Amino acid sequence: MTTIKDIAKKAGVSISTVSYALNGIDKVSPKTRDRILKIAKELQYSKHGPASDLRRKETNKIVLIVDDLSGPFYSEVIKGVQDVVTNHDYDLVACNSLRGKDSTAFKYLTERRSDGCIVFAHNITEEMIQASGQDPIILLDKQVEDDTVVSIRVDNKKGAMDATNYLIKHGHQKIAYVSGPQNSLDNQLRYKGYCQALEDHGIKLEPKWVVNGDFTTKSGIHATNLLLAQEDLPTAIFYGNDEMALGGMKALERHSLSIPEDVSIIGFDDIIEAKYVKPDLTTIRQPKYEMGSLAAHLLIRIINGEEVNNMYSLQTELIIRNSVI
Amino acid sequence: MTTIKDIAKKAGVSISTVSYALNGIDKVSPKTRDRILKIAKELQYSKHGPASDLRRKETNKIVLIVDDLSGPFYSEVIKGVQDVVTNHDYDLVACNSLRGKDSTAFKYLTERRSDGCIVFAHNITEEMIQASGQDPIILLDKQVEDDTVVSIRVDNKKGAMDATNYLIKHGHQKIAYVSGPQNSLDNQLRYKGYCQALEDHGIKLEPKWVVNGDFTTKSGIHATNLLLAQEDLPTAIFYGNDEMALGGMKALERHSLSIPEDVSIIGFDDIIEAKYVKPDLTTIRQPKYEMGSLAAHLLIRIINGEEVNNMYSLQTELIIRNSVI
DNA sequence: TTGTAAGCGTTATCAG
DNA sequence: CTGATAACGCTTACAA
Repeated sequence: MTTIKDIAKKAGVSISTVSYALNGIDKVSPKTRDRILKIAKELQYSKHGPASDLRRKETNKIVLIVDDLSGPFYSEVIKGVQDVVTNHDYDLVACNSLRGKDSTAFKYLTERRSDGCIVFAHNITEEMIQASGQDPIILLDKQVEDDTVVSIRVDNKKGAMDATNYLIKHGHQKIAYVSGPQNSLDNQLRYKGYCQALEDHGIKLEPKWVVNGDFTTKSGIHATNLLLAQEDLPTAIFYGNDEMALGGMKALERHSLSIPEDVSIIGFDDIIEAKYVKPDLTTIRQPKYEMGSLAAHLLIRIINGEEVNNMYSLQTELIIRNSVI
Repeated sequence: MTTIKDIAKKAGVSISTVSYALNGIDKVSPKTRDRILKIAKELQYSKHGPASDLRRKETNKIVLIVDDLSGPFYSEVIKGVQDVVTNHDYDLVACNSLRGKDSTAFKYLTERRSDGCIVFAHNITEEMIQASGQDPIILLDKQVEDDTVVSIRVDNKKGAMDATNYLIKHGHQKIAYVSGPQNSLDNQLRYKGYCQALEDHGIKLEPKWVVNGDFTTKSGIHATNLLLAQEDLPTAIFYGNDEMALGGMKALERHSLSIPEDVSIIGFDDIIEAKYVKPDLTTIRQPKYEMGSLAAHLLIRIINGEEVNNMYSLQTELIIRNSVI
């Protein structure tokens, strides 16, 4: 591996001159600069990133943390982030938080490897955020009391109310809720919206119709089976997210129940698959791309020293398709 | 930001002692170690990653480079990589190569920020790989003559032959090919497979039925429109990948042509959407998860000093659904 | 225009 | 067991 020292030696100049030449700092004569650049190419030089990061105070990097890099939900969020970050000449690196405190994500949060961080991960807890020391952080699914942290919230409660009201409007009274993980604020708010809508219409909440999942397709199957195992079937099911709704569709199909004739279902998120399944899924759209791009915008503004609010809110939208009747 | 120096001062010990304590090196008495650890916690210490990377020779990181972090195709590959890397206690970071030589990807390739690299990106050229200096590299879509590089290939030609033969078996003689980008080796091989299958059956290749796309949905629409604009419509279309096939479906629908009655179509990749569209898409499955996990396995073996071949081959599989008749 | 030299925060090699 | 101290490769005052 060749270093600026090697180049300096070969060019017969000092390492600072090499550094200036390499970084295009206008302090070195065109002649020596060209010579240095040529030698650098010959020697296949390329700078050692960590050394540079150590010395400079900025890394020019933004890191995006998500639960799971391979999930379908994040794809659009990533796109939003990616577009903005790339436009501003920052580098984007993504990592997952699969193993919580032992995850790559947490290391990136604490090890000062970036100029700012966008976090969209349920298993990065409030304490981890607080403990990180990472300076500008944009949070996409939770809220933390800390003035170095900016939260972008989607009005989950309102979205869940819209979903539930839509079912009620269609004459449903027996409405189940398949919940996401308890530690997800998103899920808590969706549940609240569901309860609120029922209450607004004088419908009593039936605990047996609130079953737990964890936002995965598999848990959607389990939860639906649980619902089916009880003698009294609801006429409509509100799934805490689309992935669980997809699981629910499988489970219902296996029991030869047809959607929406036998049971209506509605989801949350509007993931790509939602419009492809049969019947296509009525759901609450989250503005995923907008979340990503807003997050990136804000982060870059903060890095550039601008002031921004510490809380932004985005709205959901009811997407009517054919899984409710 | 607190450093080991701060801890050393507060604990009244030397920085080396702090370092030993922090890294769990058995050289310091339990008593002082505990004291140091306690102070570290008080001071909210966390190590500076780049400084550590600079000093050590290893980074414990693996970087995954893909064209576009948000693409649907990569999701499963990422999953494969992620599972293996995480199991081996390495950190995975992902970045995109959207801007080629100016991309984050290329920087990660050259700046010695990882112990190894998995590249699955069309716009990272052979020269860039050669120039990178990055040591173990696993290549997922191209082959490069270089003994520090290992290639994993999917038998694209065979897959394309299977696709074309399947169409021929169904009585088609007028078969179009919608091509991916010319610089993609995958695409070149698929095209070859298409030509070969035609030749094997004594069917003459019609240049007017070979139209160009670039693997995006949009280009699938354009290419299909081009095909439609010509007076003589093929009875079947083989799309170089599923995303273009999805575009093709849209274009055909807009022209009130039904699939597969009016025209049969077949894709390549078997992306998630393929089984959800209507009609569901007959296609050639790429072993995406396997590609990712094999890549990660090999990389880690190389890092651990093991010898591996410099070329691995995986097979495709014809997935029969309902877009061909 | 170029060179000297002082760090950046760690880790690792020596001595004590 | 603990402490000096020299790197690692780079950037950047400051001096020449």
